[in-house]
Amino acid sequence: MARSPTTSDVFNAVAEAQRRQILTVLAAGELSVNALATTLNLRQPAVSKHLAVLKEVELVQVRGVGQQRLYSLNAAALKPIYDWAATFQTLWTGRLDRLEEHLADLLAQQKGDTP
Amino acid sequence: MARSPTTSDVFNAVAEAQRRQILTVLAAGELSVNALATTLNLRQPAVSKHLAVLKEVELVQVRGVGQQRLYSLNAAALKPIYDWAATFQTLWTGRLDRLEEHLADLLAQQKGDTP
DNA sequence: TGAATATATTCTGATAAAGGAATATATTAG
DNA sequence: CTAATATATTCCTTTATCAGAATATATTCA
Repeated sequence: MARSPTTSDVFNAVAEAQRRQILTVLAAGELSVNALATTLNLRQPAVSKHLAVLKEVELVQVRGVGQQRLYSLNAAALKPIYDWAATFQTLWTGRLDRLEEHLADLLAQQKGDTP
Repeated sequence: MARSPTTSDVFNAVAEAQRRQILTVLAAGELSVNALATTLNLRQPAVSKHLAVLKEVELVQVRGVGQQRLYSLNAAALKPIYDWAATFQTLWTGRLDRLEEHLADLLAQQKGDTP
């Protein structure tokens, strides 16, 4: 098998730095494809392709206005990443008092995972 | 150019689900390669390769004990992911706030509708 | 020393990503 | 209808992944 497709989940979609940049820019408000391209100094086709990936994992949504397509961020789709990383938070903050709770969460989480 | 190597940064390293699972298991404490393999039902060479990737981005560290190699988690290396995702936190909590408001409106509206 | 155990590496094959260039598809303007 | 603008898609090449099998490299023990 090859590497998981970028469209398979949010983690893979966000692995690419340029796509993270796009999301960061979109956090300030919806933008057209060309606006994104000039802002990030990227080629238009490249931006369109990145947006297609982000749209497939529902990190962005489109709204057609005239000949433009305005893309906006769906920040809620990032929550799985935040939640996963937050699971380890107590481990780097050095707060060990919540470690038991943390491990309980991990066990519960792992139960639902694929083997 | 091809896709960025999995070893290029933490985001790419963590994009693979099995590597996330390895980190989750290691959160409970250091483990040998074979212990990880049996726990996650993976082949030993696969685990070794995944660990090599995780080690290159400093998500894990090794300690040699006899013929075993005990891998442990370096949770601090996950902080960049947490920090990046946390940047968007206010956006999705705000969205939820608006959703609650919206639902409240719907409820009020429905209350007025039905006699 | 030699066998056994634990882990790492190498090789192959299939898959797919990303960039560039060119082109296709809307949508609006004149 | 035609031109112009905005965006999407296709083709091609390069590169890198992951899985699997086989093999290589420790390290310990008898």
